[in-house]
Amino acid sequence: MRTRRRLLDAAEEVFSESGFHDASITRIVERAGVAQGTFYVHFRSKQEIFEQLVGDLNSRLREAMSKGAAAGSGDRLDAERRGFAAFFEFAAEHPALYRVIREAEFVAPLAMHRHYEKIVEGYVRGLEAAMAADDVAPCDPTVLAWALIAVGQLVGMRWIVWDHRDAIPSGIFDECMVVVARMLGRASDGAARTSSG
Amino acid sequence: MRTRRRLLDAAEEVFSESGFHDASITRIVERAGVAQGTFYVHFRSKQEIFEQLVGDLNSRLREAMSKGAAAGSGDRLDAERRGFAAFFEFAAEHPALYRVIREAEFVAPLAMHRHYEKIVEGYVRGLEAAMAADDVAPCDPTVLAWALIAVGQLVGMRWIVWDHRDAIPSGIFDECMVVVARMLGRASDGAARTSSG
Amino acid sequence: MRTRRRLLDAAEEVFSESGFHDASITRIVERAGVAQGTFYVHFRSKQEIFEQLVGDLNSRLREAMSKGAAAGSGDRLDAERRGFAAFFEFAAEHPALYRVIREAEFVAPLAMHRHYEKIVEGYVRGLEAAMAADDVAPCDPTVLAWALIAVGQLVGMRWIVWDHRDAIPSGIFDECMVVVARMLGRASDGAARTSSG
Amino acid sequence: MRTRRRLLDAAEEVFSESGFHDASITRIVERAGVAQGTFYVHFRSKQEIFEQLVGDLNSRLREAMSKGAAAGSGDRLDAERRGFAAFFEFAAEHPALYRVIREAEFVAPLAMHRHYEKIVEGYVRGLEAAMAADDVAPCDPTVLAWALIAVGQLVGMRWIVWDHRDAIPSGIFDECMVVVARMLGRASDGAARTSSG
DNA sequence: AATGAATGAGAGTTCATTCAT
DNA sequence: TATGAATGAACTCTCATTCAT
Repeated sequence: MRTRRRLLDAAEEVFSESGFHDASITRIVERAGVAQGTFYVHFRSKQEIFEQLVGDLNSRLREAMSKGAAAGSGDRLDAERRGFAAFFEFAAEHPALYRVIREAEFVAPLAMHRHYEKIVEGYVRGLEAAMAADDVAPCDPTVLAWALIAVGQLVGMRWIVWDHRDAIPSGIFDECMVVVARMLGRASDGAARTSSG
Repeated sequence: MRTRRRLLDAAEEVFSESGFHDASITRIVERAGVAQGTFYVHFRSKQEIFEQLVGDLNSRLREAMSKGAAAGSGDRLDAERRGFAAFFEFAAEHPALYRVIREAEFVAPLAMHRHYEKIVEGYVRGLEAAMAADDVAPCDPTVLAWALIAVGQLVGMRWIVWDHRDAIPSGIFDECMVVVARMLGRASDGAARTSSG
Repeated sequence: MRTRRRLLDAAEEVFSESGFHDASITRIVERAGVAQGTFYVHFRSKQEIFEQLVGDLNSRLREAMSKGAAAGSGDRLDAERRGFAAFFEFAAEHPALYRVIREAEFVAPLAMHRHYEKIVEGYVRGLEAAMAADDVAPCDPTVLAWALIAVGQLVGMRWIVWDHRDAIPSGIFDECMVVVARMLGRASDGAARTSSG
Repeated sequence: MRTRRRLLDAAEEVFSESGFHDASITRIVERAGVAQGTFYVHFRSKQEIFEQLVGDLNSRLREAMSKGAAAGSGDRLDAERRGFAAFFEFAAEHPALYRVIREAEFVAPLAMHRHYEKIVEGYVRGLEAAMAADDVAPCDPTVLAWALIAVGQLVGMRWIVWDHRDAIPSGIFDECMVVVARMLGRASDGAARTSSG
């Protein structure tokens, strides 16, 4: 199983550097220091190792985010803030991997669909609880979950990946949270923050 | 210029069917009914015709959206509703092209960056006017613009491209508008709509 | 005829820069500032313009050399010295063209054969006269002519083209003349020069 | 290693027939009876296999010549005669390969430069020894070495390659040796031979 | 489990040349 | 005479994949 691990690590590097299509198995095995044929002992195809890898990355991302989100009080807005912060941090630390994950939407849409469903499922449960606790204004929690994910993703893409920054500028983060507060139906938080900012 | 047009049309079809990487110039020229070498009379590379095409598609998309948005009263939420509707309509009518545009984020990030900046610029002006008119609660208009775009994009991806639907389900659309209303800082619209729905 | 001249000039530049095979008609017509098709109004093929050009270059080279050779007294060794000097000067001033001429041995061997025959013919007449005048020791003048040409060519190749010098080092030239003196059967000249050098 | 050898042999044939530029990897692999991709398992490019091949040819040529030269007495003129004879023999047996070697001056000048340096180095040592033994009149041995090589090369080109002969006519060879004798500063040998011829 | 030589289809691209205008 | 769009064959090279060892 040592070899398998080395192949996955090498693949992570190569996919990060070049994206799915420009990565080649030749470069992966070179990086892993194994022979060409060895690859096919462990994986059936480039697609397979990619999906495996994206699955791993998604797990790591989810773990990082839920660790962040879990760390605090019961206030939903705070939970979102921590979740977004954790997400942005991951993206900032691994911008290349983040690109790979996003690219997977096109290369392995089914795998990504499953990944999103898993995220949204947890998200929805949290939002429903928060709505029951009057912490979030009632609305369709699934749509709200997708909307929140969307905001995190494009803002991450915009300010981290495209701007090559190593973190979201804190002003942008704050303004992002204003919008998030509004999305939760807590206009007062959003308004207050902005008027005082 | 006839040939150039035919190549662009063929490229649109082929890229739609296969995405950038699995599209081949050979298939484009076959589709266009011209010789292999003719391609290079008009374009320097696959990348070049792709960027050209994505530019065209983006123009069409922007045009479709602004036509939609322009059609009504001065209320910002209505404007957003029309804009989202127009966007979803475009995505639903050309799901494959919509995928191509999104794929361009990875294949031609610079071109897409320019495209987004152009969209955001217009968006920001509209939001600033709406804020001045007390139609939108004050906040950073750039972040809000990106957030709104993000919501539209991922919802479109989720319910149209991945679900292979020919339109956003109207319930989803309504709920999406609830969230959008909140994002504009008009919680009452959002709340009212949901409580009555 | 203006266009034809411009094509030849452009071809001279392009062949000099890239050699025969890597030169392309496309680059020649671009350089000449005329359309692709115009080329074929004046020349039948790349080969044809190349041979034409090499013919011109050979004429220029012969002219430069005979001008040098003619300039002096009746002593054969002096004539050779002037001829070699003129040849090396041409090579040093147009090293790229000199390479083109040499390359023509492989690209257009027939043309070069004719060129060499023309040179050798004149050379032989001169050597025969010098032998008659007891200025050159008797031997087969044709073989001697080829041998002398060979020495000039390879020395030029070695010290000018490969070394990127802008002239033959004068010491080398002198030593070269020692050898040439011997080839003319004037060992005393050669020996004397060396022992005093 | 079997395949590699077959590729080199095939390349030798194809380059001989067509020269570097008109040879194609496609023809080489067809001749070798291997698949297109196999070529790139063993060589990085056409240039690489060519340089490799020219290196081999040069080795063979040097070997043939030194074998010839070594076979006899200590007299330098005899040594030259045997060296020239061996060289002409090689050229006559493999005129196409000889053309390839000469073409390499333009296609792979660096490789040829190294090759010539190696030859000249050995040549110079021999000439110095001969000068010390009063067998060759003193002069710059490097220049003399290049000059002797030059004579062999162009005479070989003239009478074998261009004339498609299968040997240097013996009269020409003898006259060539007259000139060589003179180059060694042994005018008497040269003169004697001619006057008696 | 690991190797690595061999495969062969197919990619993007270049180019000398033609021809209707 | 000059144009320049169109041609299509040929090229080098890459790659995921197979298989005998």
